[in-house]
Amino acid sequence: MSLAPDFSLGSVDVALTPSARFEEFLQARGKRITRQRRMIVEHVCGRHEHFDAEQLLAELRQTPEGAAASRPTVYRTLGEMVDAGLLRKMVLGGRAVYEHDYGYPQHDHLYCTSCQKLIEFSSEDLIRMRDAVAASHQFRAQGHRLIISGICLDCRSGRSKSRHQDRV
Amino acid sequence: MSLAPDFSLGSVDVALTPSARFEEFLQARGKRITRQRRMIVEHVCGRHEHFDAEQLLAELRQTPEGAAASRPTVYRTLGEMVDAGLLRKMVLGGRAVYEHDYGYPQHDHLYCTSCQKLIEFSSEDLIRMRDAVAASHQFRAQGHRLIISGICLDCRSGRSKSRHQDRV
DNA sequence: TTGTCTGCAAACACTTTGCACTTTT
DNA sequence: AAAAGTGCAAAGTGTTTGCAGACAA
Repeated sequence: MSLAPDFSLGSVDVALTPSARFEEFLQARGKRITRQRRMIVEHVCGRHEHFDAEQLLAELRQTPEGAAASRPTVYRTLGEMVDAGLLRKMVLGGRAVYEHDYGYPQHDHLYCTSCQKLIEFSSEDLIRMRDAVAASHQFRAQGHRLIISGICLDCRSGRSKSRHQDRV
Repeated sequence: MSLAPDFSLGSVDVALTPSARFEEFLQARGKRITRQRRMIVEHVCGRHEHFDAEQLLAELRQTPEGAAASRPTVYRTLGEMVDAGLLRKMVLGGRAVYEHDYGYPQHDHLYCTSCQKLIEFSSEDLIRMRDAVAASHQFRAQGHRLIISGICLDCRSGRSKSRHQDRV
């Protein structure tokens, strides 16, 4: 649960803590370091799982400080964190889901359509395949997203958390 | 531009035309073959590119028959076509985009973030990789979606259609 | 002080739903 | 005639925006 789980994993250069990097980003753009932005970054960096905006908002409201930030501010700040390279955004079942992207190695996901769980994995082969495909189409690849959907072991063994949703 | 472009390409068994398959699907579920459903399927099968609901609705309104179907009916029917296995749905930049899935080989996409163009490709390696990853996580894969985002050749050569949008 | 940020409420885009009426079967 | 489908208008989502007051620099 430490703030910086394993900074040697990533291949990107990671010299600053996420918070520091965010402040640097804000300053570079003439933006200000406000109480709200600080709280949001702190809170997000305290957890390392995937989350969505409403979830984050709800969690912030449970902190001792009470209503730490309004809904618009949460959305605005999440967007800034994505721009700053701290978070990665993906769209699943209609809403945006965020995950850490700073100091974390590139990876993709297995998505359980029954319980919405995301399981991470990474594959060298995939990267190679991606670059080969892009090259053959004279396409400049900037990134990719692979989601393998299906049913996880837990859900197959009965203990499903229910709640249905359509395929990605 | 024939109705059935190449039915020998797919690996799935394809004995019926899309329309016939849809009617079969409807009957099997006690649903009815209405003028609207017929028009929508016909129209969709006449084109072979990707499209979204609003686009389809607009096109239907330009047909000689005029307003062929209402917005709710278009949405409802698209859902049925997905259930029937005729269409495949994906979410790009906030809205649902559909593509043909009946008699078409499995494939993935290169997505140009500059002009929103989708380029199709398919890779045997990817399928193998997918199954290997799923197996190693005791996950039952039902499908996958890979989108490689970047900039296409046209956009790099200047003739961009502009209109920005965030990464998938 | 100056200009950015916040929070509120309202607006948004896309999609779905309740319901009375129309159609297929 | 019975059951399912349609269209309208209205309600939902999740997310964004205009703006007056609050606050960092």
